[in-house]
Amino acid sequence: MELEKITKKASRSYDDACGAAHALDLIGERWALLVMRELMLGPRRFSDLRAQLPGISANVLTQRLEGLEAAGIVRRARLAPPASVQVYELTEWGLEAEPILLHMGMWGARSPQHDPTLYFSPASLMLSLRAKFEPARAATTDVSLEMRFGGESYTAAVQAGRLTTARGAPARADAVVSGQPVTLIELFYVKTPLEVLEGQGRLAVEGDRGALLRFADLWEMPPKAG
Amino acid sequence: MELEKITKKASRSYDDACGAAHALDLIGERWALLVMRELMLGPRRFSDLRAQLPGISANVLTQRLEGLEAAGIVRRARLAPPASVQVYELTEWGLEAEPILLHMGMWGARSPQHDPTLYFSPASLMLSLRAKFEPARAATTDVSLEMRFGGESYTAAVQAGRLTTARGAPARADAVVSGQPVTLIELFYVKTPLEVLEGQGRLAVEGDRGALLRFADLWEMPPKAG
DNA sequence: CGGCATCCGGGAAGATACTG
DNA sequence: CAGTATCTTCCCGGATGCCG
Repeated sequence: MELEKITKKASRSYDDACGAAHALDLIGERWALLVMRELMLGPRRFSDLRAQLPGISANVLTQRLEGLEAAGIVRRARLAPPASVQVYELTEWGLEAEPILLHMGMWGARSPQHDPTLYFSPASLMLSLRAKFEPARAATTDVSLEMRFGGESYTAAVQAGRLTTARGAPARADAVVSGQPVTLIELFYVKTPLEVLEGQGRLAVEGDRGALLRFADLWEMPPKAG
Repeated sequence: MELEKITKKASRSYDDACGAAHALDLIGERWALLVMRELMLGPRRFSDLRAQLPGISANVLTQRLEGLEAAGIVRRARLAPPASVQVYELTEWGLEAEPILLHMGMWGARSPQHDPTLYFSPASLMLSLRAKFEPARAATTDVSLEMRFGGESYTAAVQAGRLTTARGAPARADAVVSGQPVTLIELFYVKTPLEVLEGQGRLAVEGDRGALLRFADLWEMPPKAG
């Protein structure tokens, strides 16, 4: 009776040597991959993660961060003084999980049941750009954008067939666009005309509007499955 | 009171437009991705799936198959008479989830906590070969292998820098190797000498042993993370 | 025997409240 | 702001039983 408790393995494992099964042991719990998604563009503090992940509760976020830290995927860091706050960041190996997220995103977006009008986080937008970027299509494009989402700036730039996406404003921006991430999805993928989005007050553009349109031309919606 | 039950969304969703989040709504439940793994090499019947997934219970397998079928990832089929048994197979879109599994496998196998001595299914072995195949390294190799795992044959062949992996025996095999999948992992990745594995009675080879060794030379263990 | 439906116990997830 | 404590709900895993 007592022995059963001791023998019982700590936290359900698949006990499968397959690399994918072990990955699921580490990141297969609910919310884990979405926490990693939010960390893909750089360190985040606890409450920022909570804000970007509507629906997660504080105790679950605590548990996931603990688990990811124990697995060597996430590490705690402290920003340099004077802003010496604690943040969570992906380790190098954690960052290398990005292809999993990108392939999942491309595959999941093709589901017949996928609803692209729900909440969309800035990190999701930036990762979707990375996932669907086609270098050949962008060979002759040269654009640098600043995207502002509720006070936070992001960079999306294309030069010499290469895409740069990052948190923070670019050194030089051809255009600055403000709105919600989901609205940029509409512009880039659904191909809603820019004037319509501006007319609805959902998007504001400063600078070179042509640059924004050339950037938008680089993306398109993948075909639905089935 | 009654309304709450009706309004309550069917089975917890992330309510997130991110493609990866939606993918997790569909295949993020426990065992779902491993069921798909076992279907990646072709249709399987219920009890074969159970046998290849030690630890899954019948009711959970039923639920996962129902969920995957409702999502358009799996479909039921009936084999041609006289063997008119019901099998489960991936839809075309379900098959396209393979890159997710391959990247997860490569990433998970680099975990410091990964234990490659646990159970290993034939499907996992074949998918790991697909994941880690390097065409440049195999440009001049020409090998066709039959692998026998407990009465079931699999094909692994390399020709003109291309890898073919499938369930079923090849038309022509340079060598036929019998054993457990995990033993081939030792031969291909851990680089345990063939004579040792044979001496331990864990592997039996018929035909051209040099062909098996040339094939083994095409793979190597990726470096651990951290 | 294959393919489920049903019931039960334990544990993880979700919601809310609370604290340093 | 960054979590902890508590309570409830739901899912997972195991056992049993039904039925073609």
